[in-house]
Amino acid sequence: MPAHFMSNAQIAQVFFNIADMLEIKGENRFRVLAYRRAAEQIVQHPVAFVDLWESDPKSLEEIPGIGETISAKIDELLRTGKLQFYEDLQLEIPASVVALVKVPGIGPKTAKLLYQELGITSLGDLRDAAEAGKIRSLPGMSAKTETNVLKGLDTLARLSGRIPLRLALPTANALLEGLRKSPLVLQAEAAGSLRRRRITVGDIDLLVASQDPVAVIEYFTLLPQVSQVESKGETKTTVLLHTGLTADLIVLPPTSYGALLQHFTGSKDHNVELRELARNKGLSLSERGFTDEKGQLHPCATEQEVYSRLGLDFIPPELREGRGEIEAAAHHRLPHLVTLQDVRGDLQMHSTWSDGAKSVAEMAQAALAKGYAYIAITDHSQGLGVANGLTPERLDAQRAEIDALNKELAPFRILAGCEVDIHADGSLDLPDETLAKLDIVLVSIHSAMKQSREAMTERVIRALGNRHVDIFAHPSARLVGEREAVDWDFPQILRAAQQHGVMLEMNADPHRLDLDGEAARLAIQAGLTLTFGTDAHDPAGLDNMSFGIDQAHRGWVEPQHVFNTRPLEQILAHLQARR
DNA sequence: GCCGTTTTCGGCCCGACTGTTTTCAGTCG
Repeated sequence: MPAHFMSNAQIAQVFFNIADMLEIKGENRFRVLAYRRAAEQIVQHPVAFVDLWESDPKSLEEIPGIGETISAKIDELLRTGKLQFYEDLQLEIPASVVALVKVPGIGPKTAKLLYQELGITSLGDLRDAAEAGKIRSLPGMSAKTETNVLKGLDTLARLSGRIPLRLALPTANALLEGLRKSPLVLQAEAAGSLRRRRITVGDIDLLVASQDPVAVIEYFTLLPQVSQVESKGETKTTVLLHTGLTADLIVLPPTSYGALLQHFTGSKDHNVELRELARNKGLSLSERGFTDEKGQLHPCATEQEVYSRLGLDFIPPELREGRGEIEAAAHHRLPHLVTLQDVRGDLQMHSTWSDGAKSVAEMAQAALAKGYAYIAITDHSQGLGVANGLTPERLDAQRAEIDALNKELAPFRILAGCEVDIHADGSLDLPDETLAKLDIVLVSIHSAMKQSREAMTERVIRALGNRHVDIFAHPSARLVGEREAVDWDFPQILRAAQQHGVMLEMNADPHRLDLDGEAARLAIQAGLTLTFGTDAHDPAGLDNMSFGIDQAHRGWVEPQHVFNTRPLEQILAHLQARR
């Protein structure tokens, strides 16, 4: 049966819309919740549903939150390209009405009211009605509601899209620094998706332990970064920053700080699972702690207390995505995550030979200062003209320079490598005899990124089949917040890499983070070895390794899954055996 | 609509803030 290709995000969008429409209709809230949970499962699933469905349509039902009904709807979508149930719903609730609930402050009830009473079906209608003062005539609405609707429309326009981690982190750190200057602040941390180190974050969640929450909130709203106070209560406030980001601050006494930190680190899925577990034990879990059946509160000062009370090992924040970590923690089977200290060398960086800012010697000195035992210099290949890519002849000349440096710096070792372009047809940008002379060969995609799924998959498989290739670098070619990942059949790519003994890079450049944690987890499950590379173009870039480690944590990666946690002799033995 | 080492039926996570309303619904995270 022919598949109508849809990405997971596209499929999920259908179910998010269905959930919104059912909610606007006033359907049973748990039915609505079920559709929304299914949509969330779909959008965050690391493998394309099309691929799962093609191999076995029934396999979809094994995914939590997806049962018989929703699985059948996905089947219809992928088989026919449409969904009758969804089309019928759209006759009742125009799709454009669904857009109204995206406006902060407007939920399904208000959207329904606006649609039924005023015939509002678009954001444009909404703005017109608010500006014309028509909304105040509705029950429960006032002139103030109209002001808030207009503010909500502005916020929506400004906040469409998440913020890359690399931008959110410094903002959060600056706010924390400001908070910690107050003697009222006993503890302060950033939580939310930022603490889980997601690649992008929606807003900044800050938590504080203090005996005087009201005063801390007042102090916070007066920090110089704050441009506008959106809401302000006795324990929490939401502010708009001059940078355009939104920040939430929640303040509780130190006795509850652990529960607070746990609660607002999330993820939502993780917390839902955790609270279900608590319920099964006759407890209710909130951001203040556990409440027992007698209604007695047992606050938690540390996160450890929250987990141990539930019989769980401590779960690192990066793992808290509701993907099996709670079960693993219950059975003492959490991974022993790789750390920055485990990494013995950096396997991707550039020098002035191509588009780097510093010489090979300067990069090597910087790496030595970081305590590394080895690095790979991996300048671009000739085809990447804009980056001053290297020809076979220039690679020979660079090799001479590297050999000389190695004599000088021993036992530190510089591997002579290259980041070789994969052409659109899957051939490589340098001849085999040149590749054979290198210590280490990385391949990557820098062009023709819009190829069809089939073409891209074939292209990469062909490239990985070249016996000189050691590492597939920044595999998806995504740039966070700027460029989508290439489209391909990832499970097939993993099989090809496995078959040819090619390793996949976890590129630690915060613009890339590629593989990301989710993909890395799939890769190690497929039996692949990973490598860390910062892709540094100057010595400061070497510091980005921690971004890669964060993603590795999200991928449940342990030291033995990573090539460059091994000592130099083992690295060399492996590479030489492939030459 | 989904799900089950207490359930195949009867549950389904919890609390703060806002605004309009005089005790609470809607929204959000």
